[in-house]
Amino acid sequence: MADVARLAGVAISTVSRALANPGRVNEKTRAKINAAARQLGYTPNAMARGLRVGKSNIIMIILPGSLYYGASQVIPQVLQSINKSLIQGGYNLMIANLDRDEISERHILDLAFGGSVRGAIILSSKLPEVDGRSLANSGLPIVSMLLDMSDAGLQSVVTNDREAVRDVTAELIRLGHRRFFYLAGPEGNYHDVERYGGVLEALEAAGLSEDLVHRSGGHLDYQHGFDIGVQAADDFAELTEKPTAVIATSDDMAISFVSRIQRTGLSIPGDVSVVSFDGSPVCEFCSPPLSTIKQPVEEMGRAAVDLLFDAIGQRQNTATVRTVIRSSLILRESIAAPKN
Amino acid sequence: MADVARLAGVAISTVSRALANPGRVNEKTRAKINAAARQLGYTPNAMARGLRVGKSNIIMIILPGSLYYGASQVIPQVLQSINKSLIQGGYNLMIANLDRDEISERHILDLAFGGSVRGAIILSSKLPEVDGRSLANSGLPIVSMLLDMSDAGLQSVVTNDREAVRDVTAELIRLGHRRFFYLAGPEGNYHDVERYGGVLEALEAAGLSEDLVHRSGGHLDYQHGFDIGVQAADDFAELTEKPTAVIATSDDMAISFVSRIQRTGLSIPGDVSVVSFDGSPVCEFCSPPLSTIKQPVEEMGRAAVDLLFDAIGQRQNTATVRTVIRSSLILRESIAAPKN
DNA sequence: CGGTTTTTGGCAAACGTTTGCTATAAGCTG
DNA sequence: CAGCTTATAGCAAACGTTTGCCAAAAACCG
Repeated sequence: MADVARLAGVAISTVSRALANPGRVNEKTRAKINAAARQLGYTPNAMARGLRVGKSNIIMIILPGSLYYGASQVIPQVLQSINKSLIQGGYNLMIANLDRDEISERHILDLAFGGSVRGAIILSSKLPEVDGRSLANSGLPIVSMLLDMSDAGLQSVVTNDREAVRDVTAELIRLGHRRFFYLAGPEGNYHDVERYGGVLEALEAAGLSEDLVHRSGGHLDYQHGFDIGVQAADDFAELTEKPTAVIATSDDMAISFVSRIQRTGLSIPGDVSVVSFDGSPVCEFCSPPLSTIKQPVEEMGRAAVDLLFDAIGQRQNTATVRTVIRSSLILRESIAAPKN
Repeated sequence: MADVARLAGVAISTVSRALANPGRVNEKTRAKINAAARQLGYTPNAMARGLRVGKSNIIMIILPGSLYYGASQVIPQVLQSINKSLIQGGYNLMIANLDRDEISERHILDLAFGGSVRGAIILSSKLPEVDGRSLANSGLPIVSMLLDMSDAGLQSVVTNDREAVRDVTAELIRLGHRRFFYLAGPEGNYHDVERYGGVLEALEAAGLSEDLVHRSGGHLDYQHGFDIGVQAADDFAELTEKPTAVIATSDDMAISFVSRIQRTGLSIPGDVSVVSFDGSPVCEFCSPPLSTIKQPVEEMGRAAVDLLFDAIGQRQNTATVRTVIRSSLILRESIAAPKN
């Protein structure tokens, strides 16, 4: 920096001001300084700046260690959209994986308390906490995405899962379906609660009994979505009175489920209608093309980043704690009226 | 840190030594120091350390901005495996997206030259370079993954694309196929060159003419893999003499291609055999299940990190510049002998 | 041209570590 | 207990910025 100052013929403090907060220096000298910096190939040292200012410009995203269940399909898009928004605000994105072991928790806490990161976006249902240090009271702005953690006081960006599932279930009922097969992810998980709740609400609204829906899957939370679908197909095969409509909580499990039951001679949507969750692009090219509830992940990513920026900007944590972004049903050929 | 020292009854320098390089301090006092640190909820400031030591503990992964083509399916696995390996070595993973605009290039260069990162893993074919600053001469250890950039002097971790495609093409020839349809990604891309080269090699080895293979796709590099497959299906429909075997350079395009040509009444593998590249889990559940050449991405990720660690450890850049990890063909029902 | 505002220069402290140095203390050996 | 090795204390410099302060210079105004 001293070199740049010398070459530009200005003081070192002026260089700093020109590069960091562009307001406080004359436009003409700023141009001169930039030219000098470019000529010398100078780039300010981020760590020195961070140390002095007391803030980093890194945001960490906390991914569940086993992102297999469902989420895997949408992760790249989430990452892309979040990173894009962050960069526009001058921030960088760091990845942190939260496994079920203490090591990864400790690692995340080190990041948080060591001043490495300025905020976090969390896609996991559990806040790391060990040895009295907890992410919750790290003082870091945190926003949760996909999962509603407003109970824990976290700004949350979610879709209207319950409502979406309720609507699609209602539509299936309207078409004449009366026996349902619900393909669950990890049991008790926010998504499971909401989505299954949506199914039940629709049944109730139609004056139907909860017994009409058979739950399958959801025993393990580290399972690959495809595996869940395969197991569920076995489960389905055992049923004497076959359900005519399947509601799956992720595209992955729907895809493998469909593949397996087609092999047993059943046809979609002739014998069974299927709808799932996520909106993976691949659904369009399945046979038959799968109906799916599309999660607007790009939009959610942007919203999460905006909330984070708000939280960083002001010391007060804002009141609104839950942002709902509407998902949309993509209707394809996998849904029809039941046979008779 | 001073507080910790006071509580533990030792000097501040001893605390530093105990926490940073554990060798130089007595085990007993180290335990005392750790206890004090835990009690006080103390975590060393990473930026201060980084500044003093002159090195960061962050590795950046440079992803192509449009990771749509093909790669999208494997990115989460790549990220997971790389991050896991990095953390074991005490490093963190930062994401950088390399788009075709100057902004993103500049951004990456700022990261590199600003001392923010200690090394890079690059999954893009182009090294950012602007204003005389180039990633190549940033002094940073860099390893390329998926793409062979050993020409540019970069350690590269790749699969044996050419060989794998050659083998599977030879197998198709053996089955009796004589007309081929090659579904290309971005033209001139390393993968395209290698894979197409593999096709040609197999033809030549069998004494067949290059004219037997029809190329499709590969005009744009920002296309979603699925779109390429859709377009290629239109392309395919126009051909008077239909090829009997399709070799696709990513699973995505194979999936959408298959979906579309099945709709025109053709059957797989009856009328057309299909094989593709990537090894996405979803292939198993397509109808028919797709044969695919599986890229061992976890293994590649580990290898890339190991190479990076080697490069960080020593000042000399090691001689070997290309690491090949063998891919494996997963044979499924989408391949059969041609009809007559 | 005197007075006022804006911009810059120069200085120095601060951010929280690490690390080389010397000196002291502690522990061990015979 | 002398002589040796090992561990720690205490000090201070350094890493590369930012930023508050005040003075100096420049620009602007009427």
